[in-house]
Amino acid sequence: MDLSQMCPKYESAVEILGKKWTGLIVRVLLGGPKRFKEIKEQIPDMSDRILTERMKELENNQLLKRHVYPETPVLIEYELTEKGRDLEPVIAAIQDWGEKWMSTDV
Amino acid sequence: MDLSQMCPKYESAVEILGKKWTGLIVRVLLGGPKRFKEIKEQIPDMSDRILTERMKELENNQLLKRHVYPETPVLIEYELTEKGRDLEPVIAAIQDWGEKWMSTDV
DNA sequence: CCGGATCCTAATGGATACTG
DNA sequence: CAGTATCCATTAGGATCCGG
Repeated sequence: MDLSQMCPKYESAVEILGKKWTGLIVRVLLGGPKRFKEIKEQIPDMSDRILTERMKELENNQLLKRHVYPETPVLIEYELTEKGRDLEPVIAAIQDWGEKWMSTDV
Repeated sequence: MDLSQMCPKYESAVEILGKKWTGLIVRVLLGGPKRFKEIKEQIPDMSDRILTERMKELENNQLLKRHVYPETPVLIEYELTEKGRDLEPVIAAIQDWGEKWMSTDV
């Protein structure tokens, strides 16, 4: 009868998803591979530092892959892994709930 | 093209769900109305202070109702509202994703 | 039984300036 | 372009003791 012991994976998942901007970043990447700048443009309120931090976390957690194309200037793209793309229904569920229940005045 | 402006409800929802223990508390309450002590027993790693804090947040966000029965000693029960019960599919989605992708060694 | 009050530490995240 | 580095304010959350 110890839920915290029984559901460590739930809390682990929340640790990733619960961080600010993470869901939005994944959303952007669900639209296909994107560059740092493209993500920034779609989420302008997020600072460079935070975006960098989130990208590293997402890469460490294998939610995305970082591709480096050694052109000039260098081209770097971020692409969701299967694990990352698999978040789509989760994000959709949160989104639906938010749309249904959260008031707009925030 | 500004996701942070377009999806305020998503982030608002995450602000609630993203906090530690919140999902587990809702899970416990999905099993029916519970008392403070009953919740504690199912999530022993959580401190009293945090549980109190979460319960207030959940009440303020109308995810649960607090019922006070003036017996001796006083009996207090917490019950999910429709808004709270509606989190079930969201929590299930997170849980499924966690089960599928998170490693056990945490 | 159901918390409240207080204290303290670590984590989070925003702003800004700078770099290969 | 794609980040680093630094600084700082806020928040999260654990421990402990107190009270109706």
